[in-house]
Amino acid sequence: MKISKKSEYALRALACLGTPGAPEVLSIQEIARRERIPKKFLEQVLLALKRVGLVQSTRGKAGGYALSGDPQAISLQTVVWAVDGPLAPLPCVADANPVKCADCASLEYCWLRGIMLEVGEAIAAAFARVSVAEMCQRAEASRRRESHVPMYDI
Amino acid sequence: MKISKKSEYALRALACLGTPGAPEVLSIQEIARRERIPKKFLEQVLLALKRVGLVQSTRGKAGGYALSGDPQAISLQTVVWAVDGPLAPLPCVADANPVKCADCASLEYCWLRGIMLEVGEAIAAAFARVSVAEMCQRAEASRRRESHVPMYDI
DNA sequence: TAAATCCCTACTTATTTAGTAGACAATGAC
DNA sequence: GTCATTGTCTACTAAATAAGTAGGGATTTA
Repeated sequence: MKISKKSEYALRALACLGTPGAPEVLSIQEIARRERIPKKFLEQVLLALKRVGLVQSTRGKAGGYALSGDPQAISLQTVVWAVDGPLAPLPCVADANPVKCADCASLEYCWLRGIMLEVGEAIAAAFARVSVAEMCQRAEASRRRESHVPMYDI
Repeated sequence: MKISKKSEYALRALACLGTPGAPEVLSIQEIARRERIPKKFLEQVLLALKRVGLVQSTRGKAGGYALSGDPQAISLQTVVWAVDGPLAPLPCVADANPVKCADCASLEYCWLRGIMLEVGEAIAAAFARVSVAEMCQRAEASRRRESHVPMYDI
């Protein structure tokens, strides 16, 4: 029940782009450096985020990525969904083209599916509760705390 | 964010053992046949369930597995935890020996961890809400419905 | 003692995830 | 217009994990 590295990187990248005081537009390279993410891998992640409209990009010199849309209105569910696909505990529970399990008579009559549908909704809700804006705030708060961490705490 | 086949099989096996009217004790072979699970694989799954005390076994001829403990009191969280490990969205959120992410200063100061701790708790809670007993009931209800499904529905 | 069963460890294969490579397209500075 | 710098896209490779298989040992009952 883990999220992928892709999702983790997506979240970090968005937090990076939403850092107060940072430039609106950051290049892949810059984000990769700040978050210590393999650049070419991050490239694909950002592309996925772009496809669903969570970020926008400009090309050429001084190009890069910027947040798109209202960070308050975008939830982590949207982000994770965009890169990892449906937040479903079983393939037959996926919101986009669910795959029937081999041994079940049908999607409608599978009891396990019924249970997992509910669980899946709870998982989605858990991610939905946190907005990108809130994530950025928490990241910022953490940075401030970190900056005066006593040595023996690291 | 999927559960493993192992977990799925574990749930099916428990539902099988909790079927009203079925023998208390079922052999691996019998469970495998009923649920169409590879026998040798199921063997490992049941062993894992036994180790945490969810089932008990008797050896020798006419041996097999039976539920152990009160099905009302056992949640799906316990089951999935037993075979898949912690229900955590990131390795650093695992309840049993959490692994610090490479790029974080420490477990305490990672903002992503803070968020994922909350998400992880919600996921755990979602599984915790369903008991093995309830699962068995739902499976039974589904079996009844399935038995008079009109042909064109399959 | 023989048959049936669970117990345990190791191995193999398949699938998914993570990461890399390289050619291409757009933009801006000169 | 050329060049450096950036994003776009597709394909490939490597590493990790999940799924399944194999086989010998231990225990019980008949």
